[in-house]
Amino acid sequence: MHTPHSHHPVPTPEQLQQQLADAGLRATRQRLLILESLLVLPGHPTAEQVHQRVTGQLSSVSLGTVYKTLDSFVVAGLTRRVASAEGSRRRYDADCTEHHHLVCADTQEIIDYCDPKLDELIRGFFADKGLPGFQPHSFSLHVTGSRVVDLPTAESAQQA
Amino acid sequence: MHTPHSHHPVPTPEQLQQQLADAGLRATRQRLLILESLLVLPGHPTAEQVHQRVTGQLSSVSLGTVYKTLDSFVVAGLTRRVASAEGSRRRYDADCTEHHHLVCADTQEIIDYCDPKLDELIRGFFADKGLPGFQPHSFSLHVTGSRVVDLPTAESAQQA
DNA sequence: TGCACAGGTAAGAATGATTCTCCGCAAAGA
DNA sequence: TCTTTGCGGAGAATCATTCTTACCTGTGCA
Repeated sequence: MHTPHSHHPVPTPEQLQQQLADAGLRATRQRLLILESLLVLPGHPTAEQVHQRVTGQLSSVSLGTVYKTLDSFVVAGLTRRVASAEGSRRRYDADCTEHHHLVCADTQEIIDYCDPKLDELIRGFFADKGLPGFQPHSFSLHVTGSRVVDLPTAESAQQA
Repeated sequence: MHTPHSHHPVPTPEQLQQQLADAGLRATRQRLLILESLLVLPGHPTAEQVHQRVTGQLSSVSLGTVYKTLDSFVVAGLTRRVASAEGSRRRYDADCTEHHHLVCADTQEIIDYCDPKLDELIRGFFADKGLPGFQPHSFSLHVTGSRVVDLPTAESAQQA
């Protein structure tokens, strides 16, 4: 099944160190915390949100450091910026593999969605079709909608 | 053919008036100019770019008015905000029909792309699949890539 | 151990984008 | 016409992000 990722599978310190090492970045306390927060926070956090969580564990970390660090993650390919239409805060995604986004119109949350079948479908479509004067590199589908909280249906209500 | 829209088909003043009227907005000189600029400018302009063009025709229009007006267009459903990852300026799209975007990684230009076949493909995919706990309303595909300027091939070069 | 060096960090100033406030004016309705 | 309402302009205010500066830490090396 390839339903929305549930981030959360809390990463071990070793995994974090490894990721930073692979990206060629020194593993400072601040960076480990920032990377961890990025992986753990739901809905693609803003710098502000990352900062909030990080200061909970090491209160001295400055917002400027969070910004600079997130940027360095982006250039190192560890992280990417997420395209969003509403709100003028930048959002970050720790997952750099190709994937798609479910954007909740109500809460502004952005949920990762990943399905190789869908990738294949889209890739195939453009491979067939070709675009005049444009060479596609990557695809990202934004699905706007609303969360449904498993409302009780008429039937399930009857069962009670 | 459903290749990228080429905006530009310059709208008549009557069409503009009509659009504003349909949206329930007063048709002031400023609004007409702003709407026209939005329709005419390529690549999904920022408020700043709209302002630049508008002041070319009516120099007194203030940037604040452009912002306010664009927002009112958005709430009226005349216009929408475009999701973009890079740069921290907000961009607007006068086209509210469902469509997709080609994002040029080099120039940051955002080109509209429209193809009912693609819509159908995506819609069909999710209709089959269904998303747990999420009700999709609309889909927008972001194709990141680079413009190809019809480079001369080995052959076409030989012809010269 | 002692010494430069590279890179990181915190703090706050600076910048840039967007929103807000306030006031005069023009348009729509009575 | 008189009134009410909304619109637009100017500039202040706010918010997000970047830059500057100075300090600090860990590292390599004599």
